[in-house]
Amino acid sequence: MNKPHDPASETPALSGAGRPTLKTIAFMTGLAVTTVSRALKDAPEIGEDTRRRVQLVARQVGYRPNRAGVRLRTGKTNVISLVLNTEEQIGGFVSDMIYGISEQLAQTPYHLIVTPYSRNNDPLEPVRYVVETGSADGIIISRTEPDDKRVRYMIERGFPFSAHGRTDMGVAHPFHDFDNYAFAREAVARLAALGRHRLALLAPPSALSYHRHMRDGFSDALAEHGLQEVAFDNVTVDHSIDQIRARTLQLMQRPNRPDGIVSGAGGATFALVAGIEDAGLKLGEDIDIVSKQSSKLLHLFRPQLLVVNENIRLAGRELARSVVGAIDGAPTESLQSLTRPGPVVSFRD
Amino acid sequence: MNKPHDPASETPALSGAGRPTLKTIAFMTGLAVTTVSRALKDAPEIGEDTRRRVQLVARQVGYRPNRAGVRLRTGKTNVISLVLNTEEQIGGFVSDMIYGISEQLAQTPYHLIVTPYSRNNDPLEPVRYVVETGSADGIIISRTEPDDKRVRYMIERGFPFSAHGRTDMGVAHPFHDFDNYAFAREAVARLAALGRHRLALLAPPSALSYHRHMRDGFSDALAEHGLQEVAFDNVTVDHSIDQIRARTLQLMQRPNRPDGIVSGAGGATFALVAGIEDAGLKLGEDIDIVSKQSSKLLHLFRPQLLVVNENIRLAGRELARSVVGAIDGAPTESLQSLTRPGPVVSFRD
DNA sequence: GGTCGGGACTGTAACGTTACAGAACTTGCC
DNA sequence: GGCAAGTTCTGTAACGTTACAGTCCCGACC
Repeated sequence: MNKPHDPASETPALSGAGRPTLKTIAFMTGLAVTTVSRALKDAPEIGEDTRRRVQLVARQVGYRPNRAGVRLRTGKTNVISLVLNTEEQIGGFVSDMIYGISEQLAQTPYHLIVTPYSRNNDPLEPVRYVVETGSADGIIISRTEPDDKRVRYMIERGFPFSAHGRTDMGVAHPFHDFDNYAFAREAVARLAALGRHRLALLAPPSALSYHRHMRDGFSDALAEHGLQEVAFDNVTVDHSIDQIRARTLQLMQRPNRPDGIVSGAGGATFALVAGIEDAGLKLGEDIDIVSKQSSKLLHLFRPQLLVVNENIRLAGRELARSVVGAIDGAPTESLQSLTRPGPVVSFRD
Repeated sequence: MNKPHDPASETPALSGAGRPTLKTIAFMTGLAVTTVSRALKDAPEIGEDTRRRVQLVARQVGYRPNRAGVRLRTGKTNVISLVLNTEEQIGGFVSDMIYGISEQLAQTPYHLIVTPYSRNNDPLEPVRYVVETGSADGIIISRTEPDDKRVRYMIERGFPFSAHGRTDMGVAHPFHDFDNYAFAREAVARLAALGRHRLALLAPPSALSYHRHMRDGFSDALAEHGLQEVAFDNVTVDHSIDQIRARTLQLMQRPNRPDGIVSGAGGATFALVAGIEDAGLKLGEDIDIVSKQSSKLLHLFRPQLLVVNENIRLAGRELARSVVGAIDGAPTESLQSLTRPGPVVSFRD
């Protein structure tokens, strides 16, 4: 009795109504569990007909690898973690992001898990949690900063990720970004073409990478067209409706108020317009606005608004593609993408 | 050599820099792995000081149970699956839903995974996938139907879930719902108070449970106040902006158009108003609208709109609470909740 | 006719956890 | 002094998978 071999445990493969495992298929085909495992993943040293036989049976019984088994043995989780700030946002575009990611991951074995954090917590914390506990194979982060400690942390540890937004840290890493520099330039160009002279920018928070991009595009285009900037930097697209509205009103009551505004987010534009109208000014007459939007609502809100669409669902798809590539070890350059803004869309007349 | 005991494998507990396991703690405390396991979950047959010693060491080394190990052994995944329709929606409130769920789950060991499906696929499919593969301990579904096959499927299999919306199948099950009956009643009451007589309802799709609720509230209140209904049933809140807008225009050009509308969704109200204005009518004069909203944007859109707020983040929290309760086997009655609508809010003057 | 090589499979162990059966030791009781 | 009954710990096996080391058999080669 040197082999602790319990004959009763030989055949439970077919007894329980539970879902089939490798053991089930091994029993049905008369092969060893190992052989079945290898046959299913097209390993080289398996006979051609054995492979086909195993794969046929597996399909017939609806075999699906047990994720916990694989994960325990190999460490591979087949999970992508989307790390999200759960703070209230005006025109939350997170749904579309999630739809896009899901869409892309649907063709892969990956599941999407949402890992939240709130603003008062350290943004690094959820990332550290995922990396330390190995609860995902890759991470998608957003609200990327020029010098982003999450990015640094993951690069140091060689943990696959993709960032929604670029960094300025002198290291290449996977990302997807919207070209906010080009957006701001085109927005300014449009306002210039409309004969506007004094422009303000409702920008993203200065901590985020795309603040610089948008601001640089704005400044460069101002210089190019010989226009003047009206400072509007006590407020960002992340502020509350009431704050944006109130500070816009203040701005509009100043002696040389702007006659054109570039807005970095569709949600904020609602509050922006409210503030402008509070000041008794008329959109399209006293002032023009070019705004980014990720919904389709702005032109219903005020047809005078000039709009550039940002497709967040597409961003989600790109980010998913990118992080999966990072997991597979694809070259970093192939995991970077930048979406050029579409044209400035008008719904006047 | 009857025991295949490899002495070299005795001490790797402290060698690798990998994260600590039960083995690590067992080695450090000099106890058996089993003892450590039981000490950590406050099992009865563990000495008081042993328990404290183990828990101290575990905290010191930052022990976190390996999810794959637990899952493989016990079948418990510590995962909640949110099953989502990923179709484009006008004012997508899914972000808030996810934030709410995350918020609630943050205090638990549960992770949130998003399981998508598209409208052309069977809504039962993702549910079946999760149940069959055991990839979650509980499911949250939305877009609940009066006779919902997903609900039936999960009840039959005794799989824990909670539904955003009630059913009408004669079985009790966990749910959270907004009281759309009360909403419609109060909306009509307000319009009646404003002297409106001919009302239309922009309702949810008739397949969904809350269609009936809203419609019944609408009808009952009409009767109560002696008002007349103007049919508006070739369109729902799920239709596209263009469709709602076009059909609203048609409606408004009919000889006895409505002078009051109840709208079941904030996003749809944008398109609704556009259609009304296309017809040359003026909000607050020719017609009044009471709309539900889950964002804060409607009163910026048109201050004449009368609004009832629906807190989706709260719904998320309730659903998470409910599904976790279902997993823990709490009595079904304690897992059902209904949010009463707040007051009709006006931003006129 | 033996040996070598390779093709095709099998067996064992391990990932980290927990259920279950046991073992060692103490205490109390007759 | 012996035995039953705790009390507190240990050992083994198993969940499903895969890495790795065999094993077996066949044909080729010298």
